[in-house]
Amino acid sequence: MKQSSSTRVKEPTSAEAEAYAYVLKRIRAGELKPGARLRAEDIATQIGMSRMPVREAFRRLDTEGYVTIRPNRGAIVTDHTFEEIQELFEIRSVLEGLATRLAVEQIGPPEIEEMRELLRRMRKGQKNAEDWLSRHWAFHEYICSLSGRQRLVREIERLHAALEPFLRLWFFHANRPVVAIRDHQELMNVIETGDAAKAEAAMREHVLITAPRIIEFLQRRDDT
Amino acid sequence: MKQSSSTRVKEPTSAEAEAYAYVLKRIRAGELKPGARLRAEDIATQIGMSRMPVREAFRRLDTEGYVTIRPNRGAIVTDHTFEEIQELFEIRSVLEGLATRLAVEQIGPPEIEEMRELLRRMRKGQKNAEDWLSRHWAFHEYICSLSGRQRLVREIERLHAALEPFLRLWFFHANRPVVAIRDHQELMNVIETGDAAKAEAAMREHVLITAPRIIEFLQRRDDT
DNA sequence: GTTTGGATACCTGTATACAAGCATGCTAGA
DNA sequence: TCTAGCATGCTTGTATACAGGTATCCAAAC
Repeated sequence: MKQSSSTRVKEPTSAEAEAYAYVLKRIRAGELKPGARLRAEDIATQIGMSRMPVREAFRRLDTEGYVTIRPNRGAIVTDHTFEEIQELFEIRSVLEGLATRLAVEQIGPPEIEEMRELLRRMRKGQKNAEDWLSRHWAFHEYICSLSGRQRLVREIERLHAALEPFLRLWFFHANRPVVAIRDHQELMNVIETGDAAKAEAAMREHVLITAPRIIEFLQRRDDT
Repeated sequence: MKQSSSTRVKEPTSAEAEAYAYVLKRIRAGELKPGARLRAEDIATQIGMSRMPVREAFRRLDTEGYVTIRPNRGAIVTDHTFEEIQELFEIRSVLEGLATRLAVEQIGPPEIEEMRELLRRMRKGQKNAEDWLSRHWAFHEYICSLSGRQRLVREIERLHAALEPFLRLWFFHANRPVVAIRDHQELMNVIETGDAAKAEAAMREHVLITAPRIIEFLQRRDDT
């Protein structure tokens, strides 16, 4: 029986899109680690195309921050410095703060219920780092999307994706979800009050609190 | 006599970089207006190269928001909707707010003096829209750079560049600098107090105030 | 033993060639 | 005269070929 188009995984319309999706997926999954070299030729043969669309995908990935193209010396998976990670968290904190402030105006009982459901799923996924990461992001993404600002959500998504490999490292080694669940519960309590300014401040705080934890972890890791 | 490298205009190292700079310059200058079609072939011949580096430049410009690539139907200069312009201002406001808050910690008498000098230059450039635009941006950029956050400055620069064509339209037709100078003076007064939170709020307000003015102008313009 | 220079091989960057998709205009039929 | 359908030309998208730069490895000299 033929699969319905809604359940079928959407196929990239162009070779470039396929290359882009393939590389990004492998970076986000942690298979391609920060600093790893990306040979256009290799990736091209892996997915059955020429180097050209792969090169174009690299450009996009570079602009978005996932990949760093070094002139005449090829592309590598971006390896952020501690300062850059700190900055990315700072930027994300104000953008998610903005999204939250705008979202509060749109929140009614059904949205609260949806947020509670997403929080429950996070709790259930505590054991598995991969589950936790995706459910955690689903919670944040839902709040941001309530702002109704597409471009803003896209920018936040970009920043989050750039940080994800580091979040992953952290979760796999430090098992932080227990305290993190409580943080999210408190964040939700503030959002529920409907006070836009307080909600914005709470989200800012919430995002920023992770930065020093991760950076400290990465520093300890580098020392050994 | 050989020119010193500091005064020489930096030459792009690659054909792609040259194509990128060329197209961006023409977009920012307003020669390529929103909605205008971009033919890779034409641009390639204009600057003496093949389509390939131009295509790659298009990808970068698309990711950064200057250009929109429509699959199989070529690239056009991005024509933002009013909602998107509003969003871009909102995003810029919180990012510049963040930069300002961080900058305040770094500000001493010499920085205040530099800001005053930039403000004076803005005043002198009131008559000419092009002068005003570049000096206005120089003022903002200086404050942001004091934050010491490279990535943050880059993101703000990107957003500003995307809005610049619309700012230009506005200035050319509405001649707003007079009131704008006063706005900037007031902003500086707050920054000088050294109160980080107030400075952040003031910068946010300052950036946002322009949004409705421009959007109203563009709407009136579209109606006629 | 270590360092410097050069040769070689590999990879990146650009151009050209080829394939595929879209738009425009013409023709035929109503 | 207007519309639908098809054919043709133009533009985009991808592959391959070629040129230019970088890194590595080995040999020779200090």
